[in-house]
Amino acid sequence: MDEDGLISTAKQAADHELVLGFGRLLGAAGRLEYILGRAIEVECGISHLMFEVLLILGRAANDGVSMKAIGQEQVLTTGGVTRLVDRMEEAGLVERTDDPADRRGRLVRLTPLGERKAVQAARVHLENIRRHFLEPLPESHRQQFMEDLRILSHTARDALPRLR
Amino acid sequence: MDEDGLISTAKQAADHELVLGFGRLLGAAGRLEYILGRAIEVECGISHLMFEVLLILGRAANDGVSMKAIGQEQVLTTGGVTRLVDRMEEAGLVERTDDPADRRGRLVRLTPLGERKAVQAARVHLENIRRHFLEPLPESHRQQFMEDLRILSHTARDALPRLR
DNA sequence: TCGGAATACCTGATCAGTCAGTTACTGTTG
DNA sequence: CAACAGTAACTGACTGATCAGGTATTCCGA
Repeated sequence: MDEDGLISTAKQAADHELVLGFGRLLGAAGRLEYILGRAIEVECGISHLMFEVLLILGRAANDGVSMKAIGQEQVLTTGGVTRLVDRMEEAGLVERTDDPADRRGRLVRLTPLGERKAVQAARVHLENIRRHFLEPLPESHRQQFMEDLRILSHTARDALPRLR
Repeated sequence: MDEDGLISTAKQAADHELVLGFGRLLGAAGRLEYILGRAIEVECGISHLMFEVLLILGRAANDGVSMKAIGQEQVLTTGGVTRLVDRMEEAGLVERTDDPADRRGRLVRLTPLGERKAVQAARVHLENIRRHFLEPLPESHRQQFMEDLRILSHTARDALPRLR
């Protein structure tokens, strides 16, 4: 019946300790992301996924970005992208056009309203990153922390599971 | 009409640069968390929220934890907790009992199956943390990075929005 | 150049969360 | 101790994602 539970052996106890420690760290990463996402939602009235799309489109300037590419930048299935862009189009933030180079594809582009929203949300976001990610850390750690996050962003990109 | 777009002034250009940089970092945190969460789901057959509940309950040993407390540890409304625990109960991972000290409350406790699942998932999780968070960083950075994450986990806790 | 595999997007069904409101109980205060 | 505010958990309606499958188009090799 295993009534001794999770820490019934020394080996398990050691694992348990480690996981609890790391569990909190993961929780930290998750909560920080959650806080930043919520802030965008509350202060700018768009979801955090919409915000990320605005950033992606802003980076591409006025070339337009395919649905596919948006799905790959984010962690979102193609169906998810379709619906997300649907809502953004309804909200007047983006517009879709046929891709002249591939008649299956569609290109997504910022509207002027979308651009303004991107700038506004970016400002809010930046401020929140400063407050929640940077200021709590000792001055001397900040640079290295950001550098490490940058490294991890690349491994994360490679490790991303393929979504349909 | 603002056809110049996101980078139409020098001020905006500077902001844009900053946001894109930080945007990637946020994305990194998000993606790492996502990867870890997906791994648990794929390899252990439980959602990442279930896993966090298992950890919380494991930490409390066999005292039982109130729904309220679970909701506060995680970022989840009370309705969300009710439904999450419903599913976990259905899956045989936890059991609910009335709280003898407060007849409004219920206490949630691990079942033996839940304990085994917690240990299994924790092992998977630990391995993934090592691979995705630690190994990519230079040896000399790892300690400080973990320390910084620990600091941030505390500010994150304080900054959490109150969910009903 | 024809036919099948791959690709880009969309859609119906479902799932897991939020939100707002309800019920049952507790704690407080006049 | 009666009234009433506050609290813990639950629920119906809704939202925004996934998944699986569909259609139109493109790519590629025999």
